[in-house]
Amino acid sequence: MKHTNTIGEAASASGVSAKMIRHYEKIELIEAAERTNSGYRLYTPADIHTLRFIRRARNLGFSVDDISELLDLWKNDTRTSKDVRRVADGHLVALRAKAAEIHSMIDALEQLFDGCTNDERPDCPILDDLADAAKPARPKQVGHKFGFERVC
Amino acid sequence: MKHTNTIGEAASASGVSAKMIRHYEKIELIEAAERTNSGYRLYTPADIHTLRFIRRARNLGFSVDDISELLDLWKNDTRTSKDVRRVADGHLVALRAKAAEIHSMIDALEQLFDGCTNDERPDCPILDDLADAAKPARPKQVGHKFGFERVC
DNA sequence: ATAGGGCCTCCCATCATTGGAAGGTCAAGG
DNA sequence: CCTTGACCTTCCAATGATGGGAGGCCCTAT
Repeated sequence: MKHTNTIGEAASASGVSAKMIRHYEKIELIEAAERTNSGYRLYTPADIHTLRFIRRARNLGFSVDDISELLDLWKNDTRTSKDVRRVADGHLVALRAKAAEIHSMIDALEQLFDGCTNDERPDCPILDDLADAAKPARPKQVGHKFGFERVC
Repeated sequence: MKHTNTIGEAASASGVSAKMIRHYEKIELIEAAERTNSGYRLYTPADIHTLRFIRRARNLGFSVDDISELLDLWKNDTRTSKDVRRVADGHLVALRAKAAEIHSMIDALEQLFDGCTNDERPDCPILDDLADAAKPARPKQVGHKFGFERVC
């Protein structure tokens, strides 16, 4: 008797929802699970280990494509540290780019907030700026990747 | 004779693609444009101003729902600065949360990189960690049977 | 035997954006 | 007048990861 688990058990053991396990099977990130006579999917501890691998990689923000590659490397005896580095490094570069993008949004928004009264008056530099970024209300300069020179 | 422009002109003047202008009309973010006899959309300078507003807000990462609200406030004489602040503040909170999330991914990934040799060897703490996060993270000081410091 | 809960498949929605296909319209030049 | 090419129209689909729900089967406990 194999030690097998239902999809619900695999889900709670791995942290991957049953929905997503079926999804990962459909997109062929994981192999199709064995089935009972009645069609229920069965998962071995090794399968659950793989699912946990996937969930951890997702937590680090890896895309499914990246994870597919990482899984291949994980199970490939001839892999090299370099191979893994390449995948992880590409992701790190993307993460840092995303972080920079978000920070420039935050910076621009914070600048707008500086001039905002936050009261009952209708005047609002935030709207003014969105309506016309060229209008010089406050000569506070901010370098911005989106080309906003004048920010609130 | 009104000063009107085709959708292509409005697109290049506003920075919003023609595709997206039609899309914004369909989802009712903007009002349906006037049409020529032959069905071409026509845009006034005011329309283009609105489109630029939208593009700037998108550049700051506002969702379409947020922008819809901001547009209403922009055109609403009875708005208060507070109203705008509420929308912008909510977005800022979300941006900061996203930034924190990404930074925790970056930190975790950088930690894994510390132990990675980036060479031809198959050992890799990145994969090890994904496979089992409970395993002692970076056993740098553990002796290797070949005398190598077991890194990556 | 019946109720409940878990499982199955299939479809749809998100969010903003892009792409393509198939066809109509317009201006300029031969 | 007719072709050409740029522009416009609508509709449909896909992206990526995930969730929700409907309708139906399976298994176990009462």
